[in-house]
Amino acid sequence: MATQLGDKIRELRTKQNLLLRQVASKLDADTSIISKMERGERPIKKEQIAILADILKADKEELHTLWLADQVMDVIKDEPLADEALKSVSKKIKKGK
Amino acid sequence: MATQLGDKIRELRTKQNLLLRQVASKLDADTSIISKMERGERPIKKEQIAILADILKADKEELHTLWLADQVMDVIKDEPLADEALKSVSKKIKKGK
DNA sequence: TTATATTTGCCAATATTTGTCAAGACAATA
DNA sequence: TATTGTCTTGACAAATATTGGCAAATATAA
Repeated sequence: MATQLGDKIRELRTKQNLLLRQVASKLDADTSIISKMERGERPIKKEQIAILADILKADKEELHTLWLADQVMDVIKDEPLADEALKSVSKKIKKGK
Repeated sequence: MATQLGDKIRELRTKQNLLLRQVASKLDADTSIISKMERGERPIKKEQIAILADILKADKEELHTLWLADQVMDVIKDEPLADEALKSVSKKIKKGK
């Protein structure tokens, strides 16, 4: 249920002593939404990543990579054939497209 | 838009001279749906993979792997950071979970 | 306790997905 | 040409899923 990006966001936020409310206002969302995002209960929108990186002074690419990894995880979790599928995808994207 | 599984299904079906209608009846779906599945225009349900493997005398695991790879592809296509994200996911699933 | 911060459950609005159907395209055959 | 069979396309409403936000519940701290 937990996500890599959610965990990272929470870590960054608490280390900087920011309240949910402060992040929420910049993201134009209810605190409950942010709370759920951090705990992986609600998805984080792709467009919100850059804003979060700004607020939390984090690297956009790093957060975006975590977000992507979460998306992939969501698809392959509990899939016995995940490994094989991932290999095939990696091969495929390496050759142009 | 095209999918690996869709392409494979069509290849198997045509090589065995089966009509969309015949596959459709076994899958309990309209022919138009099967047509779209084969061309990647409609998603193929996970539970339909085993049935398709039966009809087309194909290996269930092989089809399922193609299906999974399609799901992953859908997530990472057009993502510059795909490679990095995939690596991180592979690492993560290799260690237990 | 009181005050503040976070979490949880629920709802209705919105968005997405779904199956179904009819019409269209296309090729082969008469 | 007209007919037949197969496949494709687009549109539609019904079913499903997702969404944001509220307010109550729960934690945390002083």
